[in-house]
Amino acid sequence: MNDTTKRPLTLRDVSEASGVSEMTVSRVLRNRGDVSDATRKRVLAAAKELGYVPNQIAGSLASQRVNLVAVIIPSLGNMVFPEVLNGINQVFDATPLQPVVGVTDYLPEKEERVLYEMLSWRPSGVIMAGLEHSDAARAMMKNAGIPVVEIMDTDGRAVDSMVGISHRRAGMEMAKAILKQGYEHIGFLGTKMPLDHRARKRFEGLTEGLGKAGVEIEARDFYEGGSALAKGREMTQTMLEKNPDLDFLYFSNDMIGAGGLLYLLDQGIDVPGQIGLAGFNGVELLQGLPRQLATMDACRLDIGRQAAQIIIDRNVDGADQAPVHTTLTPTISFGDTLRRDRRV
Amino acid sequence: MNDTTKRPLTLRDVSEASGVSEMTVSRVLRNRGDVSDATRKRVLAAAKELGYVPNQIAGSLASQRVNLVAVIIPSLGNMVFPEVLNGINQVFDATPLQPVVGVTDYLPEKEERVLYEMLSWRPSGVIMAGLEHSDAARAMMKNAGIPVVEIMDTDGRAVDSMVGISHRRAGMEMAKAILKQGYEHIGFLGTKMPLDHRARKRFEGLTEGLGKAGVEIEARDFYEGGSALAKGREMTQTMLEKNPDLDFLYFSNDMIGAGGLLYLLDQGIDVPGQIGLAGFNGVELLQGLPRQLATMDACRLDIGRQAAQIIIDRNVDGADQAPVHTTLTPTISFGDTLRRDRRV
DNA sequence: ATGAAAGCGCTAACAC
DNA sequence: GTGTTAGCGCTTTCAT
Repeated sequence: MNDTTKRPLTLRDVSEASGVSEMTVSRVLRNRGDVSDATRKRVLAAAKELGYVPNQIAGSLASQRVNLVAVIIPSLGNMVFPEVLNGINQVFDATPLQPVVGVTDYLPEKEERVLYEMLSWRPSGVIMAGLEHSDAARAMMKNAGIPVVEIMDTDGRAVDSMVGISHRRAGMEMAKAILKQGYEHIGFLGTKMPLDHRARKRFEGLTEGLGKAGVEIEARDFYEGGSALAKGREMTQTMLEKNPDLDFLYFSNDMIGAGGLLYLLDQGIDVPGQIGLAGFNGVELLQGLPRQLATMDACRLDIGRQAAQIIIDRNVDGADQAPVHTTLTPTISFGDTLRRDRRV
Repeated sequence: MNDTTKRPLTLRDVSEASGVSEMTVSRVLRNRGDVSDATRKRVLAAAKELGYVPNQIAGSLASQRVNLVAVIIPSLGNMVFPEVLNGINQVFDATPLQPVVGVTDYLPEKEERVLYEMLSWRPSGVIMAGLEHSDAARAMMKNAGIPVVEIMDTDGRAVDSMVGISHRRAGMEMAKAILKQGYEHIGFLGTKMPLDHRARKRFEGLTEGLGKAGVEIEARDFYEGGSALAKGREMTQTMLEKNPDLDFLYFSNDMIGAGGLLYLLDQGIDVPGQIGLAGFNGVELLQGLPRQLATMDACRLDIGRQAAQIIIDRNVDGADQAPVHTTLTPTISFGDTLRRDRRV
């Protein structure tokens, strides 16, 4: 166990300690090319003995290859994104590629900064949440000369590849399901729009889906900050007091939906008889509530997996393949808060 | 907007486009040294026009400085860690330092691999969750020649600096509070131990605190995997069926505690009169439940902040200062599930 | 205020 | 199977 020396160890140190050329040491450490078993052992022993850790900065500069993949997402607090990351990790675990996560807090300027920072490490790919970006960000991704996958959402134009679901479609499907069950007076509760394009698209999809049947959203409310569960409670109360005729509430995420559900149960209101509810995401976290909230799976794990796979493929095949555009189909789960059987 | 060229742009390209030497271009781009306003503008214009993104790999190799800080945590799904990351981000946002997150899934071997990977990028510091590590990992941190801060937990020996709370102490404080309120038949529900040292320490602290008063834990159960809320429900039901005399349940985290709470409310059991409950963490997420679960704040944001600050300080002062060891004091919140007033 | 030369620690390419 | 040479794209240092 070397110590005292402040200077980090280099290949040369291992070379000298083992009496083998730097080049051969390098080969051993990377399992490249033929090295005799004897020297291999000597090198490995010396490296371990010294506690040598290779310098990837130098290595990457020399080889012009970086095993990093930039993953840029709006938030870690959202539950959605950690699961996407799990999918990405699962796939990259079998490869030398390493995801590096950057967080934008839903701010376009921060997204731009984070992207710039990450590109300056010359990663082997970019996985970016969403399709809405500043012109500068889009230009950077276009000119980076590496595979780019935009994830989560497919309602829009991608710079390169994309994998996700149509949130507009998701909203429309939910509209269909709601109408089919005979609900007619619908309220929407969500996050403040400008920050979250996917929630906005679900809202638009819902509006459109209802509109085709001549139904209009009768009330809407948007929150910002705070505990989603508590906000769901408050907003639901407020909305129902103002609009006692509502018979269905669509929430832009499961957490506020759960808050709404808890409020209605407290009030002894019949769910889904008197009022139906639905959220979005299929958050596993919420299994265990008194009733299961109707929701729609966002295919998070799968999105992560496929995005990672695209990065891998394009690093192999060369980047001049046609971009991959994949739209997954979320499944609706009725839970206990959306009637299943009523005929129209 | 340059395109078509697959080769990434270099300083030289900007130099040629602006008719200024590479060196001066470099100075402009980093705001270093004196550059006349005229040339600065020309360079900036050329760089923007071309869409040049500096190569930090080359830059870091040359300058022997890397603005990356390795942050190694067990999981992103845990709610606890994203908030620590927020604290870290808040502090680093005012500096050129960039956190890079690695996830270990609570596996020592993976922790070792992740650490090795990150050290090979020669970061300016390491922030590592927990005090329990493999010998190899500890050796790497010791020999890396950079500031290391172990976070979350202070019950043990740190490689260098540490910031956290005493989970053993937290368990003992909870024991005191429980006894003071007159509860005497206590059950513990937690995660499988070997994976989570901090939960284990809280359990040991609780046991010890109760033991001093001659009280023993009468039932315990540990879960693995699945939705914590649902598990909390099931485990609570099972435990109370087997041990109907219990009058207090201590949960190793707020999510299973919330599951237990929901179950008890369903059953119409008087909380905290007949049975008291407490969890751990102070998860904001849960505000909005019918009752507020008693819990203990783990000082997550503060831990992240202070850890980041230590890394900054040590990168300035030189690393030969004495290590910082900070133990924060978590505050207990009684919520609605732990009696406040009953005398012993 | 600007430029020229050297070199950071490693690997690609080519000898042997 | 192993060693030698050159150079990755920057920054440091020193000269002007």
